[in-house]
Amino acid sequence: MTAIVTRFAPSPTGFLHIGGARTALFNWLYARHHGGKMLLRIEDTDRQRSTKEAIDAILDGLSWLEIGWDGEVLYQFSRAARHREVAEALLAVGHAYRCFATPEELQAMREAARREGKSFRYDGRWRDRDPAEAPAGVAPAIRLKARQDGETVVEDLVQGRVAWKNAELDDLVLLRSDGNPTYMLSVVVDDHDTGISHVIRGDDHLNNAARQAQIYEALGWEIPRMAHIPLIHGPDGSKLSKRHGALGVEAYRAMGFLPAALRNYLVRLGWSHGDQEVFTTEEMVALFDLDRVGRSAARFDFAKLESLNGIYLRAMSNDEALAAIEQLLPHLPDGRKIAARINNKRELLNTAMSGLKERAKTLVELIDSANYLLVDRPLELDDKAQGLLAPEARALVARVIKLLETVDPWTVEATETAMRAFAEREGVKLAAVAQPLRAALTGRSTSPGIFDVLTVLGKPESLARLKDQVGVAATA
RNA sequence: GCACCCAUCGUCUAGCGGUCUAGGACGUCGCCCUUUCACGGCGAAAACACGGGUUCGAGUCCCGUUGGGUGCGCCA
Repeated sequence: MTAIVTRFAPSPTGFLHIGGARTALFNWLYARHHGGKMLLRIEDTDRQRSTKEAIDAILDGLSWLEIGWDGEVLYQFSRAARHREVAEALLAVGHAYRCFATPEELQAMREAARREGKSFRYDGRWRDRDPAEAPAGVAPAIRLKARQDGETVVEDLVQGRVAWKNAELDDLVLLRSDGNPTYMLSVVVDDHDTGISHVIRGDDHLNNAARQAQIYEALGWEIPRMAHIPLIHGPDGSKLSKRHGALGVEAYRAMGFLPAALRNYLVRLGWSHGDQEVFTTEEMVALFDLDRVGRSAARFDFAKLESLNGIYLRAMSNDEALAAIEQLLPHLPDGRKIAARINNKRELLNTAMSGLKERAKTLVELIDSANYLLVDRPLELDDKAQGLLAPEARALVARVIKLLETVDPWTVEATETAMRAFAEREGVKLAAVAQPLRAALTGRSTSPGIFDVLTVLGKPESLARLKDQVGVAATA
């Protein structure tokens, strides 16, 4: 068995989207599982559309997802000379030829094909023609002289045996008339030269696999094992477009998802291990293999991602959760402001974190739920909180303040004992007093347990917030 | 249009000829817990696209239909 080498080869024409992220993950897991390597290759041969920003976004996205690659990043364009050399070599041995067809001629062929209801295929008009007949002033492209009989077969690790009649395939361009290599050629040469053993990519490349197989054959090179994994669709089943859901991974970060949760969600799209839903990274590496990858496309489901994210959030320690929040802050629109507020309240946040974590699905929700710890008095009440503090409720709060003032020590147990006794004395349910208190203390209708809130806030702050709501001047 | 791929609950999936009156998870609904919201626990509704074969026996194999997807550039 040769060494396992996979690669993730995105083109830098946009951000790292969710499908690309999963492809990277599968490549990474496969390599790690088999003790091999995963290379990163930026396919930047389209000089018009490749951008530095896209490259940065891809690198940043992979780093955030904690998907590492081996060795240096390979920029495909830097290898153009080598690609040209291979094309020339193919020309020299007669497996390729110069094609002088003009863009206009090609366009005419395309239109003719459309009119006849056939798919476009280059008609091979220069395949056997003497280059001496070349029209003056036309720079030729180099095309592969592909076999026209028989079939091209790809034994795909995921899709199984896939065959195309060679008559369906035309002579693809290897080298453009401007001397630059095409994607088809570059991929084959780079995969070969870097010793790629397994090509794992989206099944939108399945048809390309046939063309590439032809190039390998012409070159006499061994074809790497292929694995075309199914695509991820939008929630409505159609192609993941920018309209709905085709977000860059940085968008998922900004939504407050954890990299580990996203990896876990992604690995279960197309791959399974019995009924297991939650996997540590170590388990994924140990368990992942291509034979458990399915062949049908999956739809992206935010609800499930959120659920998983909640599981990961709850499993974190308070310190980890706080660290995750602080790492996220720079990526949030108002992160600076929040960071400043958190700064001197880290201790407080940490204490409250146990109760907060339990209730949040994302880091954004977690931050939002911690808001009551970060704001200054007097609190702004949201509508529901406002509703909870009707006049009678305020009167109740006024009465409970007196009682609370006597509580000492200020602990969960002591405040609970006091308040339960109070509710009984008043002849009301605990909820009747707890809810107005919650509203006054947090400005909202939901929060962690009220006794926890009381304790986290501390006696002076708690009493002050309560007094704010009954119109009694706080004695700060 | 042509080529290729796909097809189990709303969604992700288990199922690799008999153990399937089809299992799990998310979501939905109900109940319990309960100071709110979550968490947790219990329970319910919910699927083998359709039609032919093959076989003693098909969700599982084959063919077709339908539906969906991808590709069809001197883009990647």
